[in-house]
Amino acid sequence: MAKSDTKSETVRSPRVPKRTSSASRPARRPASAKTETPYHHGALREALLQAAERVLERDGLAGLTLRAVAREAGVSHAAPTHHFGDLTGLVSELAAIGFRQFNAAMASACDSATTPLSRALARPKAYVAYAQAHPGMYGLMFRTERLDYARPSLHEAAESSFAGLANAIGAMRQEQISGDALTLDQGAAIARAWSMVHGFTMLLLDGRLEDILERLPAGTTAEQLLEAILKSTLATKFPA
Amino acid sequence: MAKSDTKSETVRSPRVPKRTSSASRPARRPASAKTETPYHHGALREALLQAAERVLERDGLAGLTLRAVAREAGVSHAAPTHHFGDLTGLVSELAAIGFRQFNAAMASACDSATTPLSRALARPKAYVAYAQAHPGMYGLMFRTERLDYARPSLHEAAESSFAGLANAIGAMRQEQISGDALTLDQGAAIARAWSMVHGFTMLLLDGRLEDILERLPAGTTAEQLLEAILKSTLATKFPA
DNA sequence: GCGAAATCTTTACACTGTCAATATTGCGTC
DNA sequence: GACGCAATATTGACAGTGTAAAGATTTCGC
Repeated sequence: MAKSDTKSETVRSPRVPKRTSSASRPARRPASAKTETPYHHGALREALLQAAERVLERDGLAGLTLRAVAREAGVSHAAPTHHFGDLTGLVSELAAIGFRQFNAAMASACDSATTPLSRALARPKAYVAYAQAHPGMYGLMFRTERLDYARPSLHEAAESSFAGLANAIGAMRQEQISGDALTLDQGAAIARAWSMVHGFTMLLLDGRLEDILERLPAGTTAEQLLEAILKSTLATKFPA
Repeated sequence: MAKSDTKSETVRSPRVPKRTSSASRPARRPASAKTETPYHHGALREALLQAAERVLERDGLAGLTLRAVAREAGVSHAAPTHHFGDLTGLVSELAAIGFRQFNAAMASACDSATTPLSRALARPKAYVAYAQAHPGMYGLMFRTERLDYARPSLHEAAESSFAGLANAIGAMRQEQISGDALTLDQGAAIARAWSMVHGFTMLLLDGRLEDILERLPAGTTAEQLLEAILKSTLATKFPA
């Protein structure tokens, strides 16, 4: 299965045309048999993205390579290049998918909230829950330097995610958050909420909250710790 | 300067002993001339760590490779292996240095605070300031999966950093934080402070706060945004 | 002084991203 | 339907990476 690519040939082949027009390959594909893998995949771009997500969640960020994705999808190692340009392209498109998944999860969580307090808690809890359910994706979205935000799909998905956050903060403050200008108070409220939830998520995924969790009363979960944090933060708004 | 290592030799050399005892090398080193680079470096380990920090801050995390560090230090590409085992080892030792630098900066910042409010603000501000001054180091310490916390130097330095945070929170709550057990309230306070500052720092370094900053009144800096966040958080403790 | 251990270099190999050249197929146009 | 071109996929090559093994050199303990 393509274990070694560079065979270090004895002589540097001087680009001889060879002209092996489908007769040199012994019997790889009997000329348009639908059951065999055709030369043209048909929907390789989507297949590659799905393969990439599988590889990411299975092998982590370090295992997410162009060649690994190509292997997972069963195509040659250079096939992804044609669809995504380079690794940055593939990673950026996958991150855009992650942001859309994430946005959908957040919207769904907000819908199912009833009381004001539960509305205030639903969003951050869903945030952390998404990251725990898709740690690879969350890491791809937030800890990769290799993202190209100039790509429209990624830019739009990330922008939409930010807008959702800003709107939620605005609703909690009972203000209309304008798209153009923010007061320092508004900006601070948004940055504070985002920083706290993002920071908590990163520390949790990195295992750095273990030191705290194991010192808490036995059996305390990360979710309970998060809820305690949120309630202490919201204490002024929702006095017990 | 060792531009290409794998020359793809024509014939696979079958390990012939060759016996070239210092006569085959023409005149590389005239037998113990102190001005020339000696075979034994003497303090290569420290030199490698300093070279690694230079490479990290110059070329970023992606540029921090074993071979790049070796080039920077002027030794062969496999020299670091002997001192650090593998890339994880080098990166972990460098991260330990980062944590010690960081701890020193935090301690210094706390000393120079006078009023209770300034004491409460000094630590997070110094935290963000360190990350901005050493973005490569901070990224190494907090966004690398390739850290081996089993290494005593790294474990100890990171532990000390956490202890400093816990003590600062305890002082603010006017409680004695025990090393063994925490109440849920205490754990939540520590995790909340750490999450917020860490999250703010990561978002800032990643440029994700730009969307907010450019919507704030013209000229607002990240430091001012941070201060607004901190003051709103501390409003209950230090009413204006 | 001498052998052993520590240190550093050399060599090799599997893996990676990326580019160039080639092969194959689909599709619009006659 | 046949032709030609563009899109798609493969093959091959190359520079770079980490890492392991083996050789060269120096230092150190005795």
